[in-house]
Amino acid sequence: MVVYAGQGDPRRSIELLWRGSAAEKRPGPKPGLSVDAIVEAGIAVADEQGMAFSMRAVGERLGRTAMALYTYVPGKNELVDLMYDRTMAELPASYPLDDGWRPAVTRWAHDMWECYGRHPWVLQVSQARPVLGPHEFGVTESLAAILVSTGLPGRQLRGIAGALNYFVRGAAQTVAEARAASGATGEADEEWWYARSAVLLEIEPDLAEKYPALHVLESDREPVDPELPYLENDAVENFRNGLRVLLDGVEASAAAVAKP
Amino acid sequence: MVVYAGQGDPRRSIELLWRGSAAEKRPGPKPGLSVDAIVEAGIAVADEQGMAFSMRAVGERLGRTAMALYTYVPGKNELVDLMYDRTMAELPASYPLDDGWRPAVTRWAHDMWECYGRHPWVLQVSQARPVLGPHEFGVTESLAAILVSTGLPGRQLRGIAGALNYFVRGAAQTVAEARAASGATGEADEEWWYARSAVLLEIEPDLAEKYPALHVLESDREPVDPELPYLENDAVENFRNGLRVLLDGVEASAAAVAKP
DNA sequence: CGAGATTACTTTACGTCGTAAGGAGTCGCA
DNA sequence: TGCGACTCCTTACGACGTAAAGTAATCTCG
Repeated sequence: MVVYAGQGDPRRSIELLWRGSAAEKRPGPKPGLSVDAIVEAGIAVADEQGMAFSMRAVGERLGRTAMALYTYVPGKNELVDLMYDRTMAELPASYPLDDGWRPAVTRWAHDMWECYGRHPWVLQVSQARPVLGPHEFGVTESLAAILVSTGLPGRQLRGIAGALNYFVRGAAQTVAEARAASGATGEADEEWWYARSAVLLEIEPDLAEKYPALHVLESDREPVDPELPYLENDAVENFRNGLRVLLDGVEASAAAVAKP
Repeated sequence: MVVYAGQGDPRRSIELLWRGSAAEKRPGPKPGLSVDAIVEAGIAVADEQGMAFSMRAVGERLGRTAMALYTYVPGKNELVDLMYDRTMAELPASYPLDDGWRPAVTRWAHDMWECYGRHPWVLQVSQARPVLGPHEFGVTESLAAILVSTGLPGRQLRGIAGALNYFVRGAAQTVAEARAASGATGEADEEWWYARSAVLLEIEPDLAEKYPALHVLESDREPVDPELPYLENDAVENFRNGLRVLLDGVEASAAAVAKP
């Protein structure tokens, strides 16, 4: 399930995202739940079950039925938006620029990476029409503030910010999917690959000759951390090396602007 | 729905991906369908409805019930794998290196971008445990062959290939999601943003002061193509500028290796 | 204090999905 | 001729998000 932000009533959605929890006096029974409690339960359930978590599961965790949630939240899409913005609150609002933009961006990327690792379902929230919540703005601002210090013009910075976001999300998604697949099938990466490469070579024996460049790409491999599962190791390595290359590119752009 | 590759019987899945359609003589009624026909129908339906297409819809397009498909294909996951690999066959198997690696990579990225634009559901197929089909290998090989010509070591190339993949997929996904949201809600990007920014400013009037760097990032904007919808324009601009930065980074790495 | 409005939450129900189970009809081969 | 393999169908199950309607609790107002 991919979630598109803010499909419902714009006012209701945005008020939920920005509200201070104003406890007015109202008729009717005392509310046993709250938006905050539901969002928290939603995050807990989604951390375990992924984006395919059910409203029934969230309700159950709070000792209610699924329909009870609809008193507080218009629907699953809006709940996910709230969960998303709450999750973004885990990230720092700003990064020190004492040592320049590069260490700051590196730190930003690592923080994002780790946040995605804790809450992989966040990667399935659409970025196209972003969640217009305070903390989503916050993380975007924190990156923007770093990038502005390069002195590059807005157009370039948008491209760089986009590339950084795509990169971190993509790398994190690979890890998330590898973990999800291991969990769902009970088959570790190594077993998965071993079983399939055996069949593959049996059916297509001249695989190595057909795809020679792939073999070069697979060379020169050593585990970053021998504790990590196969695919995850790959992703961590790719993250580190890829980020370095990306930032080298930013540095080149920044240098070109500094001395025209 | 996110699809994880090859969860079922490895042998069956891989045979389906690599088989030559061997028409043996067998008892029973003549097959009215074929794996190829089903895959083709699946792609057509998914191009219209996205990854949430139903087996019933694919069957209907072929004048059969959903269950008829299960004679040919073990399940939806395997069908998606086949659809994925067939889609990758649209891409060139290799790129000329006459002008060096940079134009070749640029062409590769544009081809991928356009393929994702034609078949956005492909972006929801997990990359962690890749589809082990001939054409998936083919596109990976085509990029690998280009990158190898930089002379960089395998470890670096993996990072670069990963970064390129993440980047292109992320950028394409933004477009795909924007289009899907427009289609599903009937609300164009401009309307969506207009309605929400009005409410946003009403609820949080000092937005501009709270997030100053964001405003710098939003400056210096002019439409790449005035025909394009708002968010799509953004994504195209990000794709071009982001790719340039990324390749600058690759160039820096390559130069560092050339003259140590 | 009692009536009516409003709220919190439940039960039931609908239409969607992937696919398991079983049956009907069709064909190749003994 | 009949057996077994095969294609395709109908039916059914348990999941999902959520609409509709009902019950009970708590407020405000007379």
